Amino acid sequence: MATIKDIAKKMNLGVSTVSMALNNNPRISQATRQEVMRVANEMGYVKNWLAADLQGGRNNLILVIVDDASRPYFSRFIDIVQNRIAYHGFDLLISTTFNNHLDTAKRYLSQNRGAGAIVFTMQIDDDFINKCANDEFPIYVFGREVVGNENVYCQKEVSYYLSGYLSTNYLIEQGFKRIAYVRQVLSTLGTPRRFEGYLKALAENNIAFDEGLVFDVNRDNGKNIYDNGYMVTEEIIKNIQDKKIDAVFYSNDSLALGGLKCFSDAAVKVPEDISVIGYGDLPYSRFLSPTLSTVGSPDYASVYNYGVDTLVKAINNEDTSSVDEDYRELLLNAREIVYERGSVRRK
Amino acid sequence: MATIKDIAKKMNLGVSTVSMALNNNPRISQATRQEVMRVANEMGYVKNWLAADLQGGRNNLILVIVDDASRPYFSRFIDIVQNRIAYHGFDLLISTTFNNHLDTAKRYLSQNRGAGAIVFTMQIDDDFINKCANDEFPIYVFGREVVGNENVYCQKEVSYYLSGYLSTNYLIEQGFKRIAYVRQVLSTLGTPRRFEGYLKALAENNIAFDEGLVFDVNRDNGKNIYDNGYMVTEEIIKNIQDKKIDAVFYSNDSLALGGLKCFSDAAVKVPEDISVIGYGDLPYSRFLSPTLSTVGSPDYASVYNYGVDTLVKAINNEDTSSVDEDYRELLLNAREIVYERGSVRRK
DNA sequence: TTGAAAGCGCTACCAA
DNA sequence: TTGGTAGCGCTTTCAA
Repeated sequence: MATIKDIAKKMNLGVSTVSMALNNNPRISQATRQEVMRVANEMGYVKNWLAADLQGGRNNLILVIVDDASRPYFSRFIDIVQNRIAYHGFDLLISTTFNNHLDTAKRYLSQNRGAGAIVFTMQIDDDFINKCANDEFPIYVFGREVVGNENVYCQKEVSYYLSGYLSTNYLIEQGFKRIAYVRQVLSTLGTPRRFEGYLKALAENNIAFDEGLVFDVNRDNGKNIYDNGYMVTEEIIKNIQDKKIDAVFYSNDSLALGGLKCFSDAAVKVPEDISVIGYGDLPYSRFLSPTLSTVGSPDYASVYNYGVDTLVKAINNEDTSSVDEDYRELLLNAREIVYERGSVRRK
Repeated sequence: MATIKDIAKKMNLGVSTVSMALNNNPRISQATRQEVMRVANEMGYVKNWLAADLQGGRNNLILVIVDDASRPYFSRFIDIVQNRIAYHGFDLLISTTFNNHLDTAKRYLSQNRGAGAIVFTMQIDDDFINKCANDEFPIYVFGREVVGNENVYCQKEVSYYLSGYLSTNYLIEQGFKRIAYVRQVLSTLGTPRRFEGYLKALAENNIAFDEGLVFDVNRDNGKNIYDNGYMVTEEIIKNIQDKKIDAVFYSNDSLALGGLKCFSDAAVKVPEDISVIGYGDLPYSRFLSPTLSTVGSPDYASVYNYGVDTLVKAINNEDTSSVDEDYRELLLNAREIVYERGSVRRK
């Protein structure tokens, strides 16, 4: 592979001249520059960005670690984040923690492979994140609060618990009292927070919490999320009579999709026999039959963009604290709402 | 950020000693090694992989360029590819070409940002790919055949046309003759190939091709794929009577999902009034109501893995031609089949 | 307008 | 077992 040295030698020029010419430095004459470009092109020269970045002490990669790229939830996240990162002139190195990739992701993080990182998974614990972050490698964490390292940024006062509260409250308003809760373990912290919201809504409405109405989904069984939703729903169906279940709150839309199918197969009519609500407002949720009622934010983009902006500020050693006020307003606009659709009826 | 130089100075050791100790080189005594590790840890040392890679002349990144990471089709692809790439000890740099990211992706490619690249999008044309590939930067292309550069590898004799053929033939076998074809423009080459299969099946069964049965979907309208499926289906519904349409072949499952919803809203019963088949066997397709009949491969993983393996061989300057026989067998096993589900009836 | 040389942080060779 | 030094390919400073 040709290097600038080769070009310099061939043209009887200094390497610095070639370098400058290639970088459109105005100190090099038009004629020389064009000639260098021509020869470089002819020799198939490709700049070695490793060397350039090393020299410059820069590195325009941002590491993004998500749980499972194949879930629509994360797809949306990645799409928005990629846009914003590109807007700031950085590039994206994506790593997942789902299948067997956890080690790779942790390695990346501990190797500081990038100018900074964004972490959106529960598979990597707070301690590890705190250990990896430093002045030159700030980390932004979505979905939970991590404290203890000033180079770790996160969503403060995340209103996730609201979502569980909203859905449950909504179901109660529609007249339901025996609401099953499908909880996914090892998800982002959103899940436990949503569960808190569920409890809170029950308490406020003087409905006794029944442990037997909580159904856990464990994704470590190698099945996909839809199968898991289906399987947990089989359990629910077994208990419908006994426990008088009249509504189900799935902690995400993908689980709910599997659940809808299971109900359909078992001839349990949604929403006539049982009402169903999901969480996350995935792109396909309004195309299902029945359309899936869910809770989501009308403006995920703002929250995600805000995270990227904060990280970029940290990378550039700019002040990150001043934006807290903007953040508050942002959260207000991005506050989650109930999307009323066809899978919940009025009891 | 501490460097090995700093550690060496602090410990009164040579930089090479520190480097070797950090790399577990057996030439360094156990005692020294452990002490170096301890101090490195204490100083918060993080290896600069840019420098290491530059020195070693290596680079363990593989660039993966896909159309739109948010489509399940690509999620599955990325998941499989990531697994295999990790297995070979390489890392993954993902870039998309959908939103406004095309330029970034092309820049990566022309900058040879990695030890090699995998391209799975139609947005980058053959010429560009051929121009970017070279001895030190082989490219593997999925979904189409690119010729003209020995460093560009691709799926030869891709059997995509078969899939259009299979679905159409299947519909004809079930008794349908007026089969609408929903074609997505600017997709991978699979779409045009599938269209050829559609034509072939019609011809073999002596069914005249009717241009009016082809409905194009253009994704450049900013809508998501489900909306596009919905919208094109509105067009189809307008023509059902006139053109006596009795079945629809959507060129991918996501479009079909939008379509199913549209039919449902318009009280057109699937499969009673019209049969629907998709393509790609997405994870959620068997959870829809009705379950979506589709054509897919029982073994995408093999095909994708094979591509990765070939690329890695090329990167390591190993012989890539010898595996052609394995490939043939692989294609045989991965041959696409019809998944008969609920959205097609027997006429 | 051009070029020599230093140096980014690391590894590897060869010498001690 | 340890260390000095060259050099990966590039950019940048300073001098010519």
